[in-house]
Amino acid sequence: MNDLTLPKSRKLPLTPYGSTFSLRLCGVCDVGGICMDDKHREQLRNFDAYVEHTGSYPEGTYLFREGDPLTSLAVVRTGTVKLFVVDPSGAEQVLGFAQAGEAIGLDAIHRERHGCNAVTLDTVSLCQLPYAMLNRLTAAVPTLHRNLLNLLSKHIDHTNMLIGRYQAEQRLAAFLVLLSRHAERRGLSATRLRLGMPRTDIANYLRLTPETISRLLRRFQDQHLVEIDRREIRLLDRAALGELAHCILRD
Amino acid sequence: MNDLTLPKSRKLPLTPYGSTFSLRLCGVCDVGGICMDDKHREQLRNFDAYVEHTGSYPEGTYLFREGDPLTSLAVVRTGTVKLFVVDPSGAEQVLGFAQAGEAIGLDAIHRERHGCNAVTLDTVSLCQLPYAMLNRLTAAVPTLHRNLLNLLSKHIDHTNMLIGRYQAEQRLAAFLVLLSRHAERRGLSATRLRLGMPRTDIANYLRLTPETISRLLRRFQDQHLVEIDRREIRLLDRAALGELAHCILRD
DNA sequence: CGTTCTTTTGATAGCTCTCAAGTCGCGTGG
DNA sequence: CCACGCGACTTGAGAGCTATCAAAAGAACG
Repeated sequence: MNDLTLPKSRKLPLTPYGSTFSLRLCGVCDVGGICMDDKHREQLRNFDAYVEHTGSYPEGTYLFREGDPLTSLAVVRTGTVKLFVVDPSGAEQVLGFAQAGEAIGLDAIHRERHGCNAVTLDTVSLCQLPYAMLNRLTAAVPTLHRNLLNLLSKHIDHTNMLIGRYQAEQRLAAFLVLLSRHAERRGLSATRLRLGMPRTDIANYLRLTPETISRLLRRFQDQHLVEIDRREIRLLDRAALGELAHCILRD
Repeated sequence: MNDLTLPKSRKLPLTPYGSTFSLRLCGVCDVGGICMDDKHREQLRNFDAYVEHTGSYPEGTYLFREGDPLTSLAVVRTGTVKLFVVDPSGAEQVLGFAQAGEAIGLDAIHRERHGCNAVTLDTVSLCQLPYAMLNRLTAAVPTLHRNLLNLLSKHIDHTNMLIGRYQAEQRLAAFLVLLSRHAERRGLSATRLRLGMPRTDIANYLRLTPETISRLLRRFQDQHLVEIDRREIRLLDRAALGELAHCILRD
């Protein structure tokens, strides 16, 4: 991993509040669209707070690193962010991928320092709520705190699903189905997916090896479950994939 | 698993607020001792809220089940609670064990329904904060909300450590070290541990099999790292165990 | 058009599981 | 007090899944 892309604590650039582009996205944002709510926007103004809609970060940008102080709660607007830690032996452990509408940095709240690294896998833009505002905003915007609790709680619920001892096949199927659902919820195609990350990162995230991922994708293709062209994936039989992932997704 | 110990939604008995016994424990409670703080206690009274210090539940009692509405946020006072889900094939997946000072039911917040089952592994007593109070309390007790966020955030941080692809040996070592630290933090012996759960549950939690646990414990014993008598464990060389678990615990 | 990274494919090894049997501890009842 | 039965735990042998190692093919980039 190239860690020289950016100096350690890059100051994130500010851009004027709001844009037609972000308006569309905020409707499906995990934070609950609080930024665009007129009533709340007014309250935010009272605090001199801006939700910063940042411009684009190129691939390989470190948004934060383990140990960095928590400066802002960010939500991915476009692109894919990889969250990972590096264990003492130097091995990378991918904790997850954040895409449009997903918040990053939540695990940093209790220490006010980030517990993992966040790097962009492609061109990424963010919405950011300065962390210093958070406590001040709480009193004025009750729903914000509620939303935060929900986000964290949901995150725990979600990881509970992924920590089980499942087979590689089930893991990968679940991964694909979740990607598909995420795209669907964001108004994109549920069958034509674009993997935002290399096989190595998928493998690491699923606690498998790239070779295993490759072999499984081939098998899925042979079984006419998917059609693969590089990082473009067509889900031919999401039902069957869902069946494979049934024990993980539990639905 | 015997699931007939209690009817499905047992009404938890109320007991008068406070006791000398719980006073000792609240100092190390993960919720931050908010219950016993005189200032906050007064505020709690204003809301007609009682933190219920419940009596003891016998082994095998279901404190809640998956899908149950979230009625109260509970903290374990004494004993061990097993948290687990049951996947569609009927297989149990242990998510964790909660001991003195640890909160249970946090993952239920975003749905207001429990996402897992909680069963007592021995005689257990709890502190409970009725969930209906939570939102009302927030405004009056700012630190409470903060504590909640911290708890959830910490939980995420914690699971991040456990979801990696590690070897059985490292997993078990980490498990023992964490148990030891927990005991130490609670003022108990850091070297003489009592496992509150059977091997099968440890195995399930660590995504291993009881046989593997058994073999590993034997190996640890042969290497003079531990001394085992049934569920009593003496850590003879915590440093060495910590070394084994280094890649997981990262300290 | 070479360099580099990603991905694929094959052969082999290893860790942990599975299956099976046996041991141990403990509560029950004779 | 002892026999019995049950569940928890241990131990052994073999199988299976996935990792590891190795190599080559394929894209991406300048």
